[in-house]
Amino acid sequence: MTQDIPQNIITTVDAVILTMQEGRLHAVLHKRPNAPFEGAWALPGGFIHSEDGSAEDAVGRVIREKAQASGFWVEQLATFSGPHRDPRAWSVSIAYIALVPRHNLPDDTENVRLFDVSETPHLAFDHERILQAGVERVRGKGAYSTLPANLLGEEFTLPDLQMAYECVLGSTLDQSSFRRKINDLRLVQEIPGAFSKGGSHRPSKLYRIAPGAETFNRSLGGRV
Amino acid sequence: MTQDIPQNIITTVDAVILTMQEGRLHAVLHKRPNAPFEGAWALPGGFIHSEDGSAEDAVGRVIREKAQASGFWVEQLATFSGPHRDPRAWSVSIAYIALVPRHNLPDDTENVRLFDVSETPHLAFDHERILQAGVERVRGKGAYSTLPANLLGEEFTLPDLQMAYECVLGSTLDQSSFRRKINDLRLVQEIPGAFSKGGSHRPSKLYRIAPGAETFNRSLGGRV
DNA sequence: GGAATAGTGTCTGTCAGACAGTATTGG
DNA sequence: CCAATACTGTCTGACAGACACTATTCC
Repeated sequence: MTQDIPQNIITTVDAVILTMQEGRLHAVLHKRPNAPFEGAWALPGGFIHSEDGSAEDAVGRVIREKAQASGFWVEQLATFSGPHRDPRAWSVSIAYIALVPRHNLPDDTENVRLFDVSETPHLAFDHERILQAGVERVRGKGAYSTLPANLLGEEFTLPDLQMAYECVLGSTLDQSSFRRKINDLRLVQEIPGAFSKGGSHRPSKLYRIAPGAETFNRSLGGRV
Repeated sequence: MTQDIPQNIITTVDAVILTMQEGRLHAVLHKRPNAPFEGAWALPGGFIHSEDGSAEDAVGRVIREKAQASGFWVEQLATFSGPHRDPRAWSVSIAYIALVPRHNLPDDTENVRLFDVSETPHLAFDHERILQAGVERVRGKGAYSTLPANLLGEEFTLPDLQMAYECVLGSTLDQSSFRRKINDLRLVQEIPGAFSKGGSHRPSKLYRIAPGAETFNRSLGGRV
């Protein structure tokens, strides 16, 4: 079958960009400067360009340019499609999740802001559905993977790591069980002699993610 | 931003169609009748049409028409994209997994055949990668969901169900643990008075999936 | 009764959660 | 010393895997 007739399908990427602020999960949203949905909040997104090497390249470009983020982790979420989700044409949006340490994002501006994921405004297109799917994926995967560590920078303390997990899972974890699990799975490496500072209390040791640690053997936390 | 320039991106769907034959996972492959890759085996797939209500609709059409399957379960796998995966143009393939009971598929023909997933031929495009991702997803999800039940028809016995799980997970399960788990989770409903027949041994009771049973609380099987 | 498969009961090691206790900092 | 947070040890209940046992069919 040769396809001579162009399909006239709009092909875009959209990003659910999540970070941790004040111990809660926040999403980066962008106020649309143009039609359609001019002035509405939306997920950062854009068209795939012919120069892009893949949709993943395209979404990386969008995250860097529209959200001004750096040092993020990205994973494909799902693809949303249909004749009516964009008023201009039959459209496909390949949606991604990105996790970014808070300090790799700029401060809020008029048109790009962080929103607590449980207090988001109405969004353009079907972006509310995409955001919801993204948060669900992150919460689900947080229980059995190192995903929440991507909310932290290179070096972190175990209390930091626990907070990232609690933030993603939306529940508190027992400190002792958490540490036992992290230790058993050889998830992190101690940075010898490095300690956190500030605060009138015992300082905590600094760690980094162990090379090759990606998935847990068993669940961590949350009674599911 | 208004997009007047057509993107010239080919947008297709492809299906990893899996079934259980002789206790092993098999995939439906299709011999391509036309260029590109004429004569090569490939995943059943096709272009999205403007009449389709979504990519999921499109893949349903493809599965029914190219694989002649009915009564299948389908879930989105991932989207593959890039300038070179299809020699004709920058292309996007939205890939799906389908699970079909063997009796809802026709017998092998010259151009549509079942292949044991561990003995597949070389495939067109990047379809080997897609198939591999599909099998990995199914194996991973089989451990904590009712996914393997989709390899069976409406009514099945517990030995049938256990075989479906073993087939998906690629390992044997302890009968007692398996039944305890299935029972604890209220995963299935007994069909009162219905028994399997044939075979000179004790007949087994027939069950169907309980309404609303989709996900396990804990892992089932495999030491992971 | 025997072969074959369906289905049940019980023991045991492992592990997550709870919680109490110890350690180390600044003030 | 106290406050605050970091970190550790131990008990206990729940549960998966192992495996032996019973049940029911056809021959």
